[in-house]
Amino acid sequence: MYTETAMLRLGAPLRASERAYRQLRGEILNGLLAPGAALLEVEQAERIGVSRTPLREAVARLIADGLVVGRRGRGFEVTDISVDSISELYELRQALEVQAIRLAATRREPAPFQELREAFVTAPELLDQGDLGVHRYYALIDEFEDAVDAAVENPFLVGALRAVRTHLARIRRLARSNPRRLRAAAAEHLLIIDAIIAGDPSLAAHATHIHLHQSLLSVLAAIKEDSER
Amino acid sequence: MYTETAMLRLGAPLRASERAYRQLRGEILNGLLAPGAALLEVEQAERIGVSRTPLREAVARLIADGLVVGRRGRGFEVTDISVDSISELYELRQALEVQAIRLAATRREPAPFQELREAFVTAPELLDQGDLGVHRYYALIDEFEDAVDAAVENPFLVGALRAVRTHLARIRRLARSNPRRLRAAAAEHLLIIDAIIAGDPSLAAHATHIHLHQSLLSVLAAIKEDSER
DNA sequence: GATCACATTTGTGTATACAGAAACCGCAAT
DNA sequence: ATTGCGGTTTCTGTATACACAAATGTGATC
Repeated sequence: MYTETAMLRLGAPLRASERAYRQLRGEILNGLLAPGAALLEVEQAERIGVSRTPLREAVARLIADGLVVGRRGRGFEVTDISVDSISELYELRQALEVQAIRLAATRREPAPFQELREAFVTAPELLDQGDLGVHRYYALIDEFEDAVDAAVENPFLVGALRAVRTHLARIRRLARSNPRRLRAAAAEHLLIIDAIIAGDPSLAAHATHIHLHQSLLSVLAAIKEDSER
Repeated sequence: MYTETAMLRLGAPLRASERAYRQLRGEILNGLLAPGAALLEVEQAERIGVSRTPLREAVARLIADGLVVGRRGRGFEVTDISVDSISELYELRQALEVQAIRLAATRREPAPFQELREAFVTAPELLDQGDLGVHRYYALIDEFEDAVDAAVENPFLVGALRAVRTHLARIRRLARSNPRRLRAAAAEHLLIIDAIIAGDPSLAAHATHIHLHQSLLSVLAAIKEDSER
């Protein structure tokens, strides 16, 4: 049935279960599969074009990620995002990021953060360049997170952070940040990066604390605004 | 993260995948399946008495738990525990527990912690009563953790903590604590409990920080001692 | 005796068949 | 109109068969 030429390590040797996982995960993260959406094994297997076995494996991973919950007897459904759950997620996020930043400030190689610093200085200009600029800005944040992860050198901590970021991606979708907030966030990031470069864990931790506090306020405000409209 | 409670009525026969998961997990945690042990699907499926499909589901969950890693091409193996990984785990643990304790001190209902306090006061006596006493002591710690989890009321945070505790169980096995350390730990717990009762998040957090610091030192010392013998 | 080609074995990834349980529907009885 | 009951349908959980890849063994050839 599967006459794909050899398992090319780089190309498209994705297993069916992997394809199913990525597709479902992507659809959940970008909101195509809305919270509460009920999904059935056969239905989804058919839609994605894999059989039930790999689909079940994919769903098991999504459940482990906390993106999906099994329903008694009747398939599974996409977890929903309540305002309470956002605050709860941020309580976890704060603990993890503060610790990560603290360790990064202790262990970092300054060079990559110097580069990031220069990029973040130009971030406000970036944010004047419309959608493309905003996209570039988010890419910058990703780079920053990668640099922190690399500096932390702790698979447990980085793994936990990655799980949190998965949920954050969904939250960002339903609470689009406004440009003013993004500009403020860029300044906050700059402060954090400076603290990391300076090798000052305590300053970096506190700057992160504040950044996340503001971030949560902004998200909650955006959601409240949306729901009142 | 499975919600098996909803799925399984009391006494109902466990699903094969659930049986396989619990058995393998138990065997890994108590060291029966040693770190590095190579496991093959067919072999394990036969041994446990389930077919390959549920076994694969069980293994997928173990991989998500971080207890098992897939090997390139050839089966899977139990993750090993290096000294480095213990320190790394404690870096994550510290972030989570400090946050949890902080929140618990803020949100707690004092009553259950008052009860725990009384129990912990008698802990030193317990530790003079041999193996049974030690066992009772560990049960007390579990109660404390449950009380904290309940007070925290944050599924994300509690979930992350549970994952950490899974790995701690393995570490405890290979670094048996001595009675002196346990007595000191009991005193540290008492301090934490008092801070929670007093509703003093900062004091509780710092007491936790110190407790975990001592705990890590003790674990590392015990391992060093073992490896030198 | 060494090396290469090829067959055999072993093991994973996937599809599918089958059984049992839960939800659904219609009908009857109150 | 509502509730209780049985048959039907649908869906999951499990076993198993098959395909393909990797590792291993074996024999022929030099």
